[in-house]
Amino acid sequence: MKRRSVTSHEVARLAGVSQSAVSRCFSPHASISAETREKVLAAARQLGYRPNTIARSLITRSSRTVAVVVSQLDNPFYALTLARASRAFQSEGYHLLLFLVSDDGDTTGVMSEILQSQAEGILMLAASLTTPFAQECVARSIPVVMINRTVDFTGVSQVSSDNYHGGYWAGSYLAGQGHRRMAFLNGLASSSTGAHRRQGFLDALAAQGLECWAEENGEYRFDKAREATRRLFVQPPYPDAVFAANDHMAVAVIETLRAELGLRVPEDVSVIGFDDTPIAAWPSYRLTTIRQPLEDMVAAAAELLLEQMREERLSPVQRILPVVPILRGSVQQRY
Amino acid sequence: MKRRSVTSHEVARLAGVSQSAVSRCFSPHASISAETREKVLAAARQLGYRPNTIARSLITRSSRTVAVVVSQLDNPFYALTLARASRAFQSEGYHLLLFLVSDDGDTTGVMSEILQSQAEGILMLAASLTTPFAQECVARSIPVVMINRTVDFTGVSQVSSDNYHGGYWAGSYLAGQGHRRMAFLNGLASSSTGAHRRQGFLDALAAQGLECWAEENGEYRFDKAREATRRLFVQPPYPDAVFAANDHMAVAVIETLRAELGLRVPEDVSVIGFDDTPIAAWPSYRLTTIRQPLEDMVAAAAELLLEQMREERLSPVQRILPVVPILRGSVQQRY
DNA sequence: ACTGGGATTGCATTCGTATGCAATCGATAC
DNA sequence: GTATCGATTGCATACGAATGCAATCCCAGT
Repeated sequence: MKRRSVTSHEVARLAGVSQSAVSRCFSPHASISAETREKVLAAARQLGYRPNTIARSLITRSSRTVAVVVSQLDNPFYALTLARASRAFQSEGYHLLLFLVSDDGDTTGVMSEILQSQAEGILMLAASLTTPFAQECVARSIPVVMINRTVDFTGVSQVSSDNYHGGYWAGSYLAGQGHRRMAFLNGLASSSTGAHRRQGFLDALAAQGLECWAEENGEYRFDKAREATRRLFVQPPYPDAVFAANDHMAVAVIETLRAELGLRVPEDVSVIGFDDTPIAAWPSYRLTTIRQPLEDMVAAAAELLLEQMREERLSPVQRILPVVPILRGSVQQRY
Repeated sequence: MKRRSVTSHEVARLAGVSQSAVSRCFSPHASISAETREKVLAAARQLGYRPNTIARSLITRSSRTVAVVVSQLDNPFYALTLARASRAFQSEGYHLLLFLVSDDGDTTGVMSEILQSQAEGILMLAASLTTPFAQECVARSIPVVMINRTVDFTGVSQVSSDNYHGGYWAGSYLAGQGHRRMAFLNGLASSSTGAHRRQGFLDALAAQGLECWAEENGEYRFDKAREATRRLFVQPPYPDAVFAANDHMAVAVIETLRAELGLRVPEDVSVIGFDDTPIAAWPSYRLTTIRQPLEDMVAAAAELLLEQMREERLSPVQRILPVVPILRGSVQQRY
């Protein structure tokens, strides 16, 4: 027996005023006398009335909702990002519609749902957007901000850290520390993030006259990264350093080297990660990594999206935030 | 320049049919001829029409939305739970409205927003509900399912694992392995989960004529757990075992013991966790823990909520799923 | 007492879609 | 050719709240 919810009409009748008066009581800037407000609020309390957001959205044509698309929630970096984003939008009075997608693809169904849902903005975390959908968003003037993923289309805003220079730093640092057999453990082939980190890394090595010793793909997943590590270390000569495209995989590398290969980090193999997740700081790993300015990225993305939703900013922007290397103990100099 | 979205009227005009016909094209069981459908779909495609979910919700009085309230997204267990839950509801055509709350409280504002949002169901992950709100949900017949948290009110459904027996197992196991100075590291004081684990643990010890050697609180947070560990180990005689209320804290204990106290796990101190998060299986920890049947819990919660939303089930239920001890290497027998 | 003007208030309409009902269409059966 | 029945279709209305506009109220100023 679904009971009909209390409507403003019922409150109005009980309070002896018009429905408009009730509505005005719940709008911030409406003109209403203290006396009427009292009566209405009393009636509302008595009936347990709450304005119906859906009806309100329909008439005001604003849902005050943003859709968040995220993959890889098992990666602590994105779990944290989501948490931050949630706070940012909640505090601005927006609701978050959450959509999880699998790493690789088929965002079609999801994007279609988002478009129907009347979300006013879309935040993409580590998830890509197909060009047709990006175009459709632009056509409907629904702002989109992508964090840490790129789309080959200029219509959407993008916030990311400086993946290229992060990778470059990793390459020059390892080279400078005397490593000669550096391996790269990439994430998804489809991720622009990984591609940029890789390119920076390779360029840095090339600048030193070095080449990448080996490359594998761990799909940003722990278990895949472990498998990839085994492939990287099938037979000597082993790599003397591994640069993993994120911390999650870097930790997998360390665990695998220690437990299965009997190799020490950093004595036998140096490891560098990317992200600076909380785990990187744990004493067991002391992972040297490249910090993405999580707070700033989320703040920038939220701010951008809010601006665009408020139509203060019309043109999409691409913001690349600087990355900072965090030197801990997972790299050791070679002689 | 927010452009008005395409409406069913416009599609109707272009297709030369009535608005009703358009509507019927997008409703599954409506009666519509193939010919008309063709025309309408063509027009819709041409205009980029998508039914407006908000208007649809208003008229059908069903939002097909469930609100998920979660705290502790930084705990991988809950990140995973959220991911699973998302899949479960997405596949049933429901949208998820995400609300993050801080561990301790002030769910008031959030609950109030949920009630206004016309969500058809509420899923609470590791977050508590105040009794007045529980009552209000019941009064509005909005089903609520709580995972891993309890409210002192019979109106809402609850799914949890058998925390008491999990704790009991930890107690008897440690006692049986010859430990004599067991410490308990609790989570939030306000969490029923922790309370049950604690009670089971204490009862098991009591059954062996033992008492808990020391107790601390780590609020389910990594850094708090580290601090708590230091307090637990200020001076000898040290505890010879620690039972932590979840894996997240158990790992913090291990890290702290190894890095700061120079103690080995399990040789000097045994550690037991709770949850069986992926990290527990990492070679560095090999954490003996108590597995919560994550999949089953989410499945049960989703199923329960769906049943109640479909009004197939009216009375709330309380479901306690069995827990299974996972023996790894973080406990060693004492003599 | 009367007027002016600002503050409230109510009326009526609007948002975009679903749906009961009646009208219409088409085809089959006689 | 006509009656009949089922399948389509359009009309009109409803969902619940916000808001432009006009009506009303109240009080101050003269």
